[in-house]
Amino acid sequence: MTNKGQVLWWNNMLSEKLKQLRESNGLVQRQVAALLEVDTAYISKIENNEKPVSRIHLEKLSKLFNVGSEELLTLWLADKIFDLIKNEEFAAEAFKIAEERILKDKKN
Amino acid sequence: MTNKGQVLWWNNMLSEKLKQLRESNGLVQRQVAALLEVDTAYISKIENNEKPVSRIHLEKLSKLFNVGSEELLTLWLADKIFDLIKNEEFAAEAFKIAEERILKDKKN
DNA sequence: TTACATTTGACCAATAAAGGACAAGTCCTT
DNA sequence: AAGGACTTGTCCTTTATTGGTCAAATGTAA
Repeated sequence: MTNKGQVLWWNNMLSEKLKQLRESNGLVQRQVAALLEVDTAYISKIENNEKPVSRIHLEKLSKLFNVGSEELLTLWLADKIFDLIKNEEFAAEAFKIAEERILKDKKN
Repeated sequence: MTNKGQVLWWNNMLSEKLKQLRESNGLVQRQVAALLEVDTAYISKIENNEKPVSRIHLEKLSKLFNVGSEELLTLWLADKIFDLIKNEEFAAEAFKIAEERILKDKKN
């Protein structure tokens, strides 16, 4: 309802996590921006799901916030998966198929 | 082992399915190419997983082969999901997260 | 050997996405 | 009113992906 009517895309759970981490670490966007050597507007967009987060940035952020990079990486990937299938009618079925194939490939 | 050593990417199950459908319908690539109004090389690449299949083409193909478009669409999506996560370390976990979110969103 | 089917590699134009910067605006709080 | 924090829109450059083509190579059956 209060939604913009526009297509939101990217990282969603990740961006929320990043914002939460920043705040719980008592940092302001300016400080995070300094670490990544970018504009604060860029950080804002990342936290508001308007720009993707690169893996390079993700690494740096995981160090800054002192969380395991695998945690962020997992959210990053989950968001990408979600983004891929969110508008798809046959997502559930496709999910199952892809999952099976992943498992099969794992025991190569 | 007989693998090219190079990165294969895109649609995999879909491309195999398309090849199988073409053959079981007794068609040669030239005929399929004619329908899509493209070069046969392009068809070859699609069947060999070297080019993605657009949804437009998918529609036409489902009509040509007389299969439900949802079947092809599902494979198309499964391939995209697989492609996204195949090199990812935390795929399984990300999968679970995305799946939960899909389910949650479904009962909006 | 000829012919048809298929594959492969090189190439290319058009489009989309990533990765930003900057200016201006909003939203507090003081 | 001023300042800091954040957001938003516009713009830009660079890079990646799509959607092909063409020529040449390979496979294969008659």
